[in-house]
Amino acid sequence: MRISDVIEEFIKDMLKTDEELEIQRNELAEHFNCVPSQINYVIATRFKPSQGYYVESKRGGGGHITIKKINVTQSNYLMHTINSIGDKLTAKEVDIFISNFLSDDIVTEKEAKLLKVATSDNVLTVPIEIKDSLRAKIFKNMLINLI
Amino acid sequence: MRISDVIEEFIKDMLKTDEELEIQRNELAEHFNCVPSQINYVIATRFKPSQGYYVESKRGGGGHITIKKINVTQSNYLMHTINSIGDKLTAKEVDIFISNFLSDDIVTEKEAKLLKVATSDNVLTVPIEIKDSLRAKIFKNMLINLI
DNA sequence: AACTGTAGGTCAAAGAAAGTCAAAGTCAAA
DNA sequence: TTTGACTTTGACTTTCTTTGACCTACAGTT
Repeated sequence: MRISDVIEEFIKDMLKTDEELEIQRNELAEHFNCVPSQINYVIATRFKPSQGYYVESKRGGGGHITIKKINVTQSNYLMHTINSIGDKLTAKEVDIFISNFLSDDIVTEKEAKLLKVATSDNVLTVPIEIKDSLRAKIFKNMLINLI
Repeated sequence: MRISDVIEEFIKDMLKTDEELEIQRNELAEHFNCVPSQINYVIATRFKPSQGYYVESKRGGGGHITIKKINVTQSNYLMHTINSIGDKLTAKEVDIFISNFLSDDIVTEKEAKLLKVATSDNVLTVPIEIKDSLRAKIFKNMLINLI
């Protein structure tokens, strides 16, 4: 088994108990007896966002790498919502979506406000024939950006 | 945990009870067993105006450093921005606003994305004559909701 | 006004970690 | 047996922190 696979498994094991893991790159490299940049390689190839992970780091004294497992529920939920929306959308329907998002903790209060105001009747001053389709377009595109 | 982080936390803890904190640089350095200039470093990196703090100091006998928390920054900033926007707004101008918001920590990454996508040319499929005015309206209304 | 002690300010060098990238190695499939 | 995808390695880079020598400002005394 390759050392990269071993490190990958080690990290994934840790993530089983904790949602979030903070590691010291050099320390981990020492532990597996490999060069530090090997850790970067493992992260780059096995912990990509597309694989459901979010990674951030800090250099310098006290530096570290934090690996988080992305909450898939939220992205699934939003995906499902986006797919369920057709070409048109009323302000009332938006309200219902948003209040569901909030009660299910899918978005923050501020994000909810942004969604609501950007699709509100008052703001969307366009001919009535295109209003609901413009609203659908804006709303769906905003949701995509929340994933 | 680095000593800088410890000092940062200590100061923020103090600021939880009091809006304003007066410290003695040398005394604090003594307390944390570090060089006095470390205190300057912590203040310079963690208590910047863009992070919502206002710092003033006095040298010589009875000298001290005063740190204040300022909560108005964000709303003032946004208010000012909203007032500076006229009836029309291009996508390019929005980009500039958003990148300033981000570097000044006025909005989160997600909020920035929402602002951008809801006002983007691709999403605003309306006649060109009304596009920039609709964009201005949406953008300003979204900003109001971030305050 | 000049002197002196007390405090805070500045800045650059040294130290600590993580990031990048390309060269070299491995191995299985064609 | 050649190719190409995936791995390993290490030299070099960038970012953040710690430290200390030296500078500046204020207050009380002479």
